[in-house]
Amino acid sequence: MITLAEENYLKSILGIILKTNKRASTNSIADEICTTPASVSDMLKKLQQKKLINYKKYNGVSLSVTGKKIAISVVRKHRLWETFLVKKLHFNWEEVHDLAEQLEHIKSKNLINKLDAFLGYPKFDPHGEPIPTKNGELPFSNTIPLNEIKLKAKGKVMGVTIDKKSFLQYLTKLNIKIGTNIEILEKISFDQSLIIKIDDTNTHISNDVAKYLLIKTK
Amino acid sequence: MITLAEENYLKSILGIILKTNKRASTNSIADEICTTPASVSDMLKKLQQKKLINYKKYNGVSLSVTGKKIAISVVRKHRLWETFLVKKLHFNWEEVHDLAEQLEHIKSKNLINKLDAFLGYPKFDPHGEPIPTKNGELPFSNTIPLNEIKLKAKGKVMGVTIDKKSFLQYLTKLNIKIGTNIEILEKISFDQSLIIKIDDTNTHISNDVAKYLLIKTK
DNA sequence: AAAATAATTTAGACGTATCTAAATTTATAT
DNA sequence: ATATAAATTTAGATACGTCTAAATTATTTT
Repeated sequence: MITLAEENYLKSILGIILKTNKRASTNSIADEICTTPASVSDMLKKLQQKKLINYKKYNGVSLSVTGKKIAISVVRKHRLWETFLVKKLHFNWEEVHDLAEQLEHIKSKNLINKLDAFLGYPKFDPHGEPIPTKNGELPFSNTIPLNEIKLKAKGKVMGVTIDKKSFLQYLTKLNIKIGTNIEILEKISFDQSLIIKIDDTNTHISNDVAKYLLIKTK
Repeated sequence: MITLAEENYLKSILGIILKTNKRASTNSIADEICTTPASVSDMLKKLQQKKLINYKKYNGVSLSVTGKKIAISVVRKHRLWETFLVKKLHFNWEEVHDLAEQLEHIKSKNLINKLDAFLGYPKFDPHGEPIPTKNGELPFSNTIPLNEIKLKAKGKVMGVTIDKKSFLQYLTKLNIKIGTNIEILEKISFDQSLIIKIDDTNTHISNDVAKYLLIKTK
């Protein structure tokens, strides 16, 4: 039996591995989960014992096949519930993260697939992130972060890679949402900030914001 | 902060009090929750300390105003989620109890009211039980258990008072569901079993089954 | 009303998940 | 290559929720 805490660890480890393409370190996991490195160490031992991760002391972790399967299923549940909350219950995209953090732990062979059908088998969640399939495949998105796009390029916002409330609210204020057209007018080399055109208005955004915006260039 | 276990205790205590019109005893709670009386004793101390119940040693418990409010809100969530599962995701009524046991603990000021609206403010859940209102009122149903109805009376099944899977599956087999018309043809005094007419077929059911069926007589 | 039985509580223990503080290992800098 | 800093692990503690076995209190029986 897998516990709620274990599911959260696996999900975070998957996120870190996908973001960095490296084994997840103890500290990076602690940051992600907002806990102490000591707690992470404790938990890694348990996950190792359950053969959900490959753990070498002082050398971070990777996911075992089973561990990855579980992590992806949690991500699938998270993103389908977010889709439900926005599409059917009319929540804003800023509001759904915390709720989905709870709902993703509901255990049922059946429920999530029925929810999937009810929503019409969506491919992306309200933040533009791909929804893993029933078979555990995590689709790859052909997008790149806004801060990596070359000058003068034009593109469309396809998603965001964090769903912190403050970030999403800031985007709303900037009039940026999924589908918004963006053009890079200028790159400030001093701080890597960007001057961009959003739908017809020029705006200045920091590199810290740009790196979390996924763009498909034309 | 109220925990999942505490919510389950409060819900069970409310159920026992409504069923018996008495203070809930330690053993009755242990039966309901499927745990030991010792565990119940432990928990009652905690609930007392949080002022959610009125507990006198060796004398059972009643709910405080706050405790009752919480218990009713859990019941509201349980019944709305069951309604969602049956109405929107097309689960059978036998299947939804265990899922609702999980979903009822999702914490959100907002979610359950949006779900309520999405479902069209239903008054009864799929088992015919009344859904508590947003304001914490638990509507009273003007029905009585089938085993308390007098001979030759006719009525309609309005609900069931347990949602154990085996019970609901048996009802399905008997062709009994919400809305089914029933007439009491004979009462067997030896074991209080009943011979009843269901839609046009005569059937023999035990008192143990009859007592969980809520009937509105004509 | 005393004895037997049933209900309830206490004592002591365990597993999960977390923490702080201290010890250890690895990486970095001079 | 050695000293310092950073990352990680261990040791020892706490809170929650549960358990069994033993002790206590309440209820029934005779």
